[in-house]
Amino acid sequence: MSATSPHPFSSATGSDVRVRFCPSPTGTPHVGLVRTALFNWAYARHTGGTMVFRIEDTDAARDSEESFEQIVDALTWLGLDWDEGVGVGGPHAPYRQSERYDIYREIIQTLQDAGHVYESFSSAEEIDARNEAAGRAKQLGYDNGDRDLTDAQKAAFRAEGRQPALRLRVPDDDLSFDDLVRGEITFPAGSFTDFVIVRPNGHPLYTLVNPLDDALMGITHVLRGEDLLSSTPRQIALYHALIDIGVTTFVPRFGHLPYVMGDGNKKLSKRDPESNLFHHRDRGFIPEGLVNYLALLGWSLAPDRDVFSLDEMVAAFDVEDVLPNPARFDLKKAESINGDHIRLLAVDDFAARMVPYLEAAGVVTVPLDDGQLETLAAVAPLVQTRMALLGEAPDLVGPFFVTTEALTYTDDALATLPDNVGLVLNGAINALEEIPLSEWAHDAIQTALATALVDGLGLKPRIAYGPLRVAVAGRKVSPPLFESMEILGKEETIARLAKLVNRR
RNA sequence: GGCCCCAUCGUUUAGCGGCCUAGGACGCCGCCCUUUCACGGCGGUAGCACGGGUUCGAAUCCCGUUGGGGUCACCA
Repeated sequence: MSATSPHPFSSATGSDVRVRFCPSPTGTPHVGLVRTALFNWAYARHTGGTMVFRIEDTDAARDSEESFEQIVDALTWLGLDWDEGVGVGGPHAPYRQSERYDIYREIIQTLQDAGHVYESFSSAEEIDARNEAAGRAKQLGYDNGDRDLTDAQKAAFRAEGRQPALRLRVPDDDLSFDDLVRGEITFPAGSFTDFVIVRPNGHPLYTLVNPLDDALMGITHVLRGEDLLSSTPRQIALYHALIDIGVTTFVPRFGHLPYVMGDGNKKLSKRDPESNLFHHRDRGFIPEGLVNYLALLGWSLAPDRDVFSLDEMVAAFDVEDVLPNPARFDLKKAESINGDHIRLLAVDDFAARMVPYLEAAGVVTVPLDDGQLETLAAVAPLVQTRMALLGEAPDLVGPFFVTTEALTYTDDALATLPDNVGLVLNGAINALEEIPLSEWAHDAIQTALATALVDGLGLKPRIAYGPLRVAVAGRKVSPPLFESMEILGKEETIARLAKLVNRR
């Protein structure tokens, strides 16, 4: 092996592009993780290449099946599919690393035989001690001290009962690569040292299996988080060794995506609820809206458009257009984008999407009965422009699903009632009684009420209709009043007005 | 601390040497529409971190400074 030989980077384009999404199933899906999946997916779809979905479950202590299922749930919900990988199979199966140990074992042996990997007996404590003795900062880490152990030295360590970890011998040269989002990046020789790829007990580590599987699976473009940037030179060194032993013939291109930040100047933490994809789903983000917002974190479709579909993103997306600087997750903007997408939905689709939220809030029965379905369909167009999140549905449409007896009033609504509320309500009741059942519709209702209250009693519309709104919905804000009355029906409407009169 | 990355309105983004007295969106503030709240429409607020170069000309290229962030595991 020659440490100075050129690294043949992938030149794949179009349908030859192969990207992968390879989470480790620890914890609940993070929006940053999802954004990485989205950009990989969009690049694959844009180029006509292949999206591979692999699971990196080599950490038995932290991985869980539940987390794996959540990741699949998240991708499915967002509409990010894959061509090869877990669940769909493919030519490089299996796609769960926990099922690939036999493959790793064989390659580790080959790497060792070729001299790319050597046995290292130093413990962390010994490395620290050596650094201290040499006057080097402890943070400098491993000093490549075990590179040239003699057979006698190794035998001596074994005699003490010690087992070696395996380290990759990295080249003593500068290492450069052309990052797809950041451009040329160079790490000086000595800034990365020989690293452990296999534990003394034979367990292969991420440092080996991640690049190795990428090589085995022919991945051409590695699009991942910026946190992995500093490990790239080591991975390229490993690729170098893999090329040497014939596992692959090229090094993939790398693109390091910027962080998704939270409040302050910190990377959005796993502990922050805003980082949890399902938290947003529970609050009523729809996939169209969330995915659109996530795409905006580091990328943009056009100078004057923020709202777009996944299809439009696919048509336009290129990793090279991704901005290198970190972006803050701005919930306000995310909700606004989501509201735009809610308004873009066909009404019946919108109505259907409210159902799970209404069910969860106990506003409707599970499943909905025919009457509820009918009410929902009637109310949907009235509330579609009034929501940024589907989670607002129960509050907004709830009054249509309760009986008059069960209707409650919010304090701020009651506070708006004027002294003459009885006069207004009774005037309204009398006017509405005059409307024949067959003519019960919002325009007739409006005419009747305007005549009686605005013209008749000389009230300002605001004063006249405020109490009626409180009577009908129990709150200050509601869908349009006359339309609400139409949907409620004459009997129910008058009963609600009467209820508020009697309350006093 | 070593190494690496980043730097346009409060936030996000357009800008890839002259189209920029810097554009859009969210937020915020007005006004209009209006039965409340929304939606929609109109208008406003606010930014090229700093210093050197290069150039006829720099937000755009180069260097430095400052400020942020990441990474230095036998986790991934």
